[in-house]
Amino acid sequence: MTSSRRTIEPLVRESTPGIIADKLRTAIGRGDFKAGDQLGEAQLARELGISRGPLREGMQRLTQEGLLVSVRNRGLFVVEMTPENVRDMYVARAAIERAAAEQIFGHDPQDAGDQLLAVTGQMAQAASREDDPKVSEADIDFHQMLVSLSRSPRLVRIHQTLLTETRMCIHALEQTYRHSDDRVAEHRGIAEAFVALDPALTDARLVAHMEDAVVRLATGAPRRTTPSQPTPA
Amino acid sequence: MTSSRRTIEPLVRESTPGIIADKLRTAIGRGDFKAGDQLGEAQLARELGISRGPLREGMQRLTQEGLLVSVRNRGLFVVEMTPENVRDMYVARAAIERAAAEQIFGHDPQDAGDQLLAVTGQMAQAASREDDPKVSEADIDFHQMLVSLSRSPRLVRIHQTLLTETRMCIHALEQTYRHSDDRVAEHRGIAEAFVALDPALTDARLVAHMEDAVVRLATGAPRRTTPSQPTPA
DNA sequence: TATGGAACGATTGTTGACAATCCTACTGCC
DNA sequence: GGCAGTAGGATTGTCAACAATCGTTCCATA
Repeated sequence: MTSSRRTIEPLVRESTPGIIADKLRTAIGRGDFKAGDQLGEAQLARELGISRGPLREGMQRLTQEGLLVSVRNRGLFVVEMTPENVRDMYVARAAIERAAAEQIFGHDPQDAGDQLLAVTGQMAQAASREDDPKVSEADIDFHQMLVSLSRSPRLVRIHQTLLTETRMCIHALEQTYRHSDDRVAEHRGIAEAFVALDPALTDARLVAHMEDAVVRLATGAPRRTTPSQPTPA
Repeated sequence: MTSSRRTIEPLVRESTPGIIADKLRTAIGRGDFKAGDQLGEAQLARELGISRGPLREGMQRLTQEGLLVSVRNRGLFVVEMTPENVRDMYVARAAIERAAAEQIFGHDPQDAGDQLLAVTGQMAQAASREDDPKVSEADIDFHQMLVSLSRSPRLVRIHQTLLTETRMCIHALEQTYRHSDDRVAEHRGIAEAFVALDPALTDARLVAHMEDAVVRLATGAPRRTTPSQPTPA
């Protein structure tokens, strides 16, 4: 979808479990599965047109990521998004994105800032149309690009998981953002800090941005949405 | 092994793929599999006394972690430890451990410092006996405890992978440390910074510690140990 | 001698079936 | 009426067999 069109298939495809994992990750981020939902193997395998074997292998990847939790002889469930869970998620996000920013300052912060500003522009455009989903999409893109610009495979891989969880939150608590304008301003501030070649300012604004988000989300969703997940005694 | 003995088994065991993944992780960290080695399914399954199905599920977890790399229709291989790979690994480690330290300062840095000093004591003891493996073990324990004290499940999970990779490096390049005494001193310095309730000092010493390690390892292993891993044209 | 091609062996990828476990609903008994 | 016990259905856990692919080796040919 996102990559440029090819005339021929690459010689070696990605492994099947990897493709399955991607599909599941996208589905969870899109809100097709809500927090606490069980992922029935038989039905999912039918829908994907594959056997249960490769599906289970793909699901194990998401379990390792922490997106799914395993209950023996019961199945796999989408992780619950409790307030402390959200808080921990942003601890991890801050760790990764701050490190990414630091790496960027070791490469080409000017160029990075420009690219981030471009995304901010799209976000502003969507905000002017009051198209909240598109604003959220640009929000995700911004942070994804930020980490991508760090050129660190590990940071990117870890961040991918955290972004999926972020998408989950966005879909679970629709539009808890106060104003799209503030949202745009915060992101633009971060991008401009790169252009200004000011690592300390960038770091401070990133921390503030994360702090804002965790306060908004953790207080916005104090009660669990669905009591479907079994809680062991 | 590490946990206290139980008289009865817990009601719900950990999932089988999780156990398999743990065993493989330990084996890789112990050096049973070297960088670039292929993990043959049939033989491994025989050795573990299980079928290929659960084994493959467990291996997918390590693939998601980045410890194994998948080559379609060829199998799974232990990740190569190139210099840039080592560098990236320490970028990620620094990100996680610095964030962990920051979290600790939000909890009980005094107590954390004490606990870390205890580990440092064991390290010094091993160093006085010139027992390098034990020193390395204490080194790993130190960082594992550091992240554990952050009380962040995500940081702990991510860090677990990075520590396995660190163990790989330790086994691949035996004893590249200049002097065990310096090693002890560096760790003690970090622990003391916690006791001194000085976040900035702690952060600075953590960064310096990581910097030291990456320089030592990345320059110590410029050439790949085994040319066994197939490189796509 | 060097090169192209085919057959072989071994390993991975995938599937369907069987065994074990859990949850639910029903029945009988106190 | 409430509760222990039990049968049923459904889902997960595990396995062995089949299909597909890859690397190697050998042979024929220019």
